[in-house]
Amino acid sequence: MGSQFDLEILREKIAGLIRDALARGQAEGSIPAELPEYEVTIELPRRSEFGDLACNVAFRLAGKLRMPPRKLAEKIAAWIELDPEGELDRVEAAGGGFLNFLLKKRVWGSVLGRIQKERGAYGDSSLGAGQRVMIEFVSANPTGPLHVGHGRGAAVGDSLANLLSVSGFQVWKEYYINNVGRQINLLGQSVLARFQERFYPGSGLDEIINGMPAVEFPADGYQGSYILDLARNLTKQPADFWPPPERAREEWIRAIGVYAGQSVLQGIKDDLERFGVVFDRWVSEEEIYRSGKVDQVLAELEKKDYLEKREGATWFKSKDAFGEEKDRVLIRSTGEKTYFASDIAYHREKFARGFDQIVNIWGSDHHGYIPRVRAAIQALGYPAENLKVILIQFVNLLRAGKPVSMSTRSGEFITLAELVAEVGRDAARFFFLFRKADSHLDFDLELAKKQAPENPVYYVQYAHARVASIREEARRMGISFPFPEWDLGLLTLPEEQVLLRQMAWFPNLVRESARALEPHHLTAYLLELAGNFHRYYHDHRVLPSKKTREVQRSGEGQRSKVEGQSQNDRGEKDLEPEKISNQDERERNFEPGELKLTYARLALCDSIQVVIKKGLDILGIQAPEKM
RNA sequence: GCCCCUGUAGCUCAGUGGAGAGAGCAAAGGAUUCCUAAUCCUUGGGCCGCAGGUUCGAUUCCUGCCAGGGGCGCCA
Repeated sequence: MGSQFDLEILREKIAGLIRDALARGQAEGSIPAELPEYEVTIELPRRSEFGDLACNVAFRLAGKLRMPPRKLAEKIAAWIELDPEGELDRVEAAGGGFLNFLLKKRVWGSVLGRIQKERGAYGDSSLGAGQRVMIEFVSANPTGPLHVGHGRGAAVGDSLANLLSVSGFQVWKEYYINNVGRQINLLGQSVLARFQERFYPGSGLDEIINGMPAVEFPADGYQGSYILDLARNLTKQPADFWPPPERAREEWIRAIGVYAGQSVLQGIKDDLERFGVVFDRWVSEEEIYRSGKVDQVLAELEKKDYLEKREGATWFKSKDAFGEEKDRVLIRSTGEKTYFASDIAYHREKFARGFDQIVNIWGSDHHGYIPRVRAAIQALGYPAENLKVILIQFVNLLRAGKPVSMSTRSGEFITLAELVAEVGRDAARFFFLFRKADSHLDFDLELAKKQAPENPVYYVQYAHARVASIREEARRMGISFPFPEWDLGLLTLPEEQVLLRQMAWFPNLVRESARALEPHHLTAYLLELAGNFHRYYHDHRVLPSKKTREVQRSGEGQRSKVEGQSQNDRGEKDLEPEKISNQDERERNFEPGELKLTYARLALCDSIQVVIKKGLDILGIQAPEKM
């Protein structure tokens, strides 16, 4: 099985070798005793001809040492002392001055030992060192159903939470409900007006309706058909739901608004659950107010002299104190507090609860809002750099090449629920995570819906299912885990080496994606891994072929025929039919060398499946055993 | 006017301070006696928006310009 493989340790080891080599050069006087600051980074070269790992340190130092990079690289290569027992086979200077390292044949294969041992934990890291991170995302106002843009935020936030979670962070997910203020009143007014328009006669509620103040549909009211549903559902409310007739119009609107908001919120919760997104806490603006935290935070800002009364309103002095564009209103001249005021209270609560990092996922239309929130956080004495904001760019929804309009107000929008119903949860999530969050996304409904090869999500899922199928077929043949042994030295095909290298890189990819808060790197990685696997599968057999077995049983001329069969399998030709020690029943049916190769390749395929599953898990996409 | 995002193949987009710049789609043609053809192979296709700068080296970093999208409220 070989020793545990860890690419990070290996990279460190190589960097150390290079530093030692430079020290040796200094000792023999070939390079100055005083070296400028330099960094040694070990990378996976793009092309396999350039070795297994590469270093560009010669380029970095060449200028300072007044030496051509290539020449310096050659010197460093000569100074490097390789441990004959270690993983490295040789090092050479290449190109304009690269140091290319070649590993011994078996080294990449040993990554399978690690994957098989760690299984679902492969890719996990302790990057976060237990730091607590809060991710606040979606947080759509409960004034209408979630639309496609919210879906993108949900997919990004949820997979980012998974990504950070496997990277050693303690993650907490929150949805902030803006259920105070004008929008909710507008919702209430819209619903109540529709109710009066449609359900006045014969709804059995004549007495209540007679007692209710007349409400006209607002000019900027909500137009969607869900408003009609909400109005219709009012007829099912019990008598004590309705405010007493003599109460003011505002109270009626507020009561209906609260009802409608709760109802819409329930719909949002259901949609998100169907989308596979679960929050640790739903916190409402109304709660923040009720707890007194808004007044508290305003008092604190007042005490620190960050507030100013002017033109009848109370302002946060963000311009002079924090170089913001202008001061911002916290309390309107009407006495109402702004959204910003309660948001400051909410953000203070986030820090006060002890989160080390706070991530907000907002629509890109909020970008102008970020500086003032940072300013407020600073004003309260918290480190603003611990707040990271990911902006989600707009989703451009296309159907048959034509853009689909998405405006909550006009009522012509595609909801997240409709999207999931049409293309499925997995395809929707994959497409949302296909691109950088802050780049515009074209979402082609027709493509996402297609259960066809040009649809990338099925391509990746199929690779996973295909391995399951191979394993099932192997089981039918009597070959199943655990294997008596597997000789990873047999995985010598270039295609196999590529797959092994790619899987060895996976933990690094996960860690870097977590560091950058960018889950979209995983989709590209999975597509590439799946592609390499599909090609490998197509060109090479994993399981013993029937033909071989027939030849084996017939007992004549098998060698030449078997070798002829595997002509394009360079690895197989090298196989010696050596005896293997295990006395397993199944081995009577197969030629021993072939069985060993099958074990190795099954381990490879199984590991590919483990990695694909892990990647899909992080993205929140299912990994089917059968398709 | 100021701010954010984007500009890479016909289309949609990855990617990288380094070694002939990648994928999918689209177009054309091909591949299955045995592990799923939801797969694979072949073929074309590129001033990496433009111009400077930093660098041994820029598609990548910086500046300016051009183009597209978005934001600049006592809305949320």
